[in-house]
Amino acid sequence: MDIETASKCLSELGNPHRLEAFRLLIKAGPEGVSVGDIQRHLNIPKSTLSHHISHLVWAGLARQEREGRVLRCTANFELADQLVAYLCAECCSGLDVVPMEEQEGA
Amino acid sequence: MDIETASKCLSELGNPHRLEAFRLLIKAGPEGVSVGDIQRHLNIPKSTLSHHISHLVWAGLARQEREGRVLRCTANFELADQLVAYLCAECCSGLDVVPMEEQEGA
DNA sequence: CCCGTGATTCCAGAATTGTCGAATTATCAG
DNA sequence: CTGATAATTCGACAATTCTGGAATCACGGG
Repeated sequence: MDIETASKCLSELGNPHRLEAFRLLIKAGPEGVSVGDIQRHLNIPKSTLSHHISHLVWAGLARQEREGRVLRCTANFELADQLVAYLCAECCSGLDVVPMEEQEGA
Repeated sequence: MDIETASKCLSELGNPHRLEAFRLLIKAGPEGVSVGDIQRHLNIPKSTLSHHISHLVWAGLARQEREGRVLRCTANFELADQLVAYLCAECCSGLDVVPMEEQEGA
């Protein structure tokens, strides 16, 4: 991952609506979520949401696949992992970044 | 780390100049780097750089400390680590994100 | 074909962000 | 004080991003 790609992804995730939507996609796993489901979670107008999703797709962070009348959105897990790996390598102290339990109590 | 903080940090890092500057600060370690040094690396006008640095400081990702005529900038390693931890927990598949060597060859 | 549902596209205005020269502040040396 | 260097602040403009209503497209059922 180069710095251009990283900053592109980061800037797309740097919007609360998009970050929340992306988080939803990740949590949903490979099954993904429909646009309508995302809309119900974020509670923003459809056109605005569609705009944000297209941003994620443009950055390669998400994919969309039609399934009848429903558009199923899935996260690009590979890219997500690459992005985190990039940040680990280039933009954090390189210490252990895994203590998930510690985070809760912090 | 809450989603608001995360998206704030991500959006600040989502600019190539700022991401590069931040990377520099991280690589420099606790010693930090002067604004002038960053400017020499990024090769952008002083006022533009100053603007970007103040963004990083505002987000809490960097600190500035005067040292005579020089302003020493340092990264906020804690926040950087927390951000990566948040992404690991919330926004990636949760697989191993540590194989630094694999990244090189990819 | 017609209707309802899911979702996008179009459009336009508001808001934010990025850029950088000029002026200014801060500090130190002589 | 004067001059030089480091860096910020100011101000103004260009560019981009965000938002959401209205129109449109896509699909399936009757």
